[in-house]
Amino acid sequence: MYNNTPINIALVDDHPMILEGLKSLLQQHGRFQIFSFTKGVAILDFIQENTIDVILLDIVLSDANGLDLCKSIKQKSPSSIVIGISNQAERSIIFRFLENGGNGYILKNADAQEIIQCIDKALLGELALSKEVQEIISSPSTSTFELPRLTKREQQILQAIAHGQTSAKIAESLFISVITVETHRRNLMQKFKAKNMIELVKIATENKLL
Amino acid sequence: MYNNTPINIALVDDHPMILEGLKSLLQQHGRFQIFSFTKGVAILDFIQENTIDVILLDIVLSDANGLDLCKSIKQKSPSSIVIGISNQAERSIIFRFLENGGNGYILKNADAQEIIQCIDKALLGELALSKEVQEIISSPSTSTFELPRLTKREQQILQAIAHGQTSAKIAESLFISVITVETHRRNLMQKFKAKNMIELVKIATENKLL
DNA sequence: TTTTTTCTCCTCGTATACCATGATTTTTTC
DNA sequence: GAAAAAATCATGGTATACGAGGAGAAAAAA
Repeated sequence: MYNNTPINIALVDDHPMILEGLKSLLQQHGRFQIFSFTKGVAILDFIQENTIDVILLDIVLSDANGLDLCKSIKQKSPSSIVIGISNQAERSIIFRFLENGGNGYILKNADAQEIIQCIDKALLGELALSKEVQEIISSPSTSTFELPRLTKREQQILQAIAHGQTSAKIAESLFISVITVETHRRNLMQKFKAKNMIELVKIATENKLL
Repeated sequence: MYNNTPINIALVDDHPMILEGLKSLLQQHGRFQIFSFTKGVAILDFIQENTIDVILLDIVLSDANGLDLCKSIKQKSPSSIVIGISNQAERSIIFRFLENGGNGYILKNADAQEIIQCIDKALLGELALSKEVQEIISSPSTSTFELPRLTKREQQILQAIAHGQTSAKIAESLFISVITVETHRRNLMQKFKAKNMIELVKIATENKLL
C-alpha cells in the first residue's frame, strides 16, 4: 500500500471550492493520484472503465443522493473504498450511509490531518470516522435526542399545532372533543420530555418530523 | 490596482476544506497575498494592526454572526472590501449583508472564475454578486418567505422562548419586566404574521434563525 | 382470543399567552 | 441636533394552554 504505486482518489462534490480544497489538501501528500467530479452520474460512468482506490463522496449532491450513490458504486466496484463527506451530522444519516456500504464518514469541518488519517485507516480496511463523527455515533444520549415514536393521531395533531391551530380548531376539524386534543397534547409533551408545546414543535421541526 | 503591489486577501471560514480550496483557487492567480482565519474575532484583531484589501467572509461561523461581523469590520476598516460567501441563498440575508456594508456576495457553489471576477469587480468599486445571487435578488416573486428582521433583543427573547422558557423566566434572566417580554412577544408575532408563538418558532426553526 | 396500544372523554385549578392601546426613555441613524 | 427605531413599562380583559389523575371503548398486535 505504501510502495511506489500511487493511490487513485476520486473526489465527488458539486461545490468547486470544496473540490479544490480537498484536491490541494491531498496533493500536498504526493502519494495520491486525484480525479474530481461534480456530478454523481459521472463517477458511476468513470468506475465502469477505471479502477479507483478511494472515493470521497459528498452526501448532498445536486443531481443525486449520496446514500443511494454509495450503494450503486459499491455494486459496480465493490473493492473501491467509499468515504462520505458532509455537513450533515445526523446519526441516522451516518448509519444509513455505512449500511449502504460506506467505509467511512467525515464532517466538512475536519482538517487536513484528519482526512489523511481517515483515508489511511480506510486503506487498511478499517472503518474511517472523523473524530466528531465518532462522538456523534458513540453518544446517542447527549448530542442526538432519541426521537419518540408517534401514533397517527399524534402526528396529525402535532402537525396542526405546529401550523398555529388552537386546540379548539383542531378538535373541530378532526370531529373530536377539545379535551381529547388536550390529552394528546399532554402525551406528546411527555413523550418528547418538553417543557411546553413551543419547545416540542422546535424539536420536531429540527428533526424534520413535520 | 493592477500594478506590482500584491492585493491582500483575507479568508474567513471555519471549514478548513473551504479555506484550503479558496486559497488554492486564488493562489493560482499569483497577484494575491493570502491570509486565512477560522475565527471571526481573529480577523477583527488582525485588521486592527494590518491593512487588508479584500475580505472573503463566510456568513455562517461558529463563533460569530457574519452579518454583524461585516458591520464591525467596516467600522474598523472602512476601506476594506468585504465579500460574503455562504450556502445561504436567501434574499433577506443577502440584502442585510449588503446593508451592513458588504461589497458583494457569492454562493459557495461558485467556481474559480466567478470568484476572481467578483473580486475584480469589487476592487473597481462595483457591487460584486455571483450569477446565482443576481438571479435570487432579481426575482422577488419566488416562494421564499420574506423573513422579518429582528432586533437584538427580539432575537434573544425568541431564542429563549424556543428553549421552552416562559415569559416570567425570561424576564427574570434578562432583568426586565414580564410586561416588556410580552411586548416583544407581541411584536415578534406581528412581524412574522404568525397566529401564535408555536407557529412562529416553527417558522424560525425552519429558517434557521435559532 | 387475550393483551397491549391507541383513541377517546372527563374534572379542576393555575398559569400565561394573547389582544388592544398607549407612553416614556434610550439608542441609533441621518 | 432632529428624526427614527428600539427597548422599556403599563392596564385590563379574554381565551386557552398546561398539569395532574382517572377511565372506558376501539383497534392493533401477540
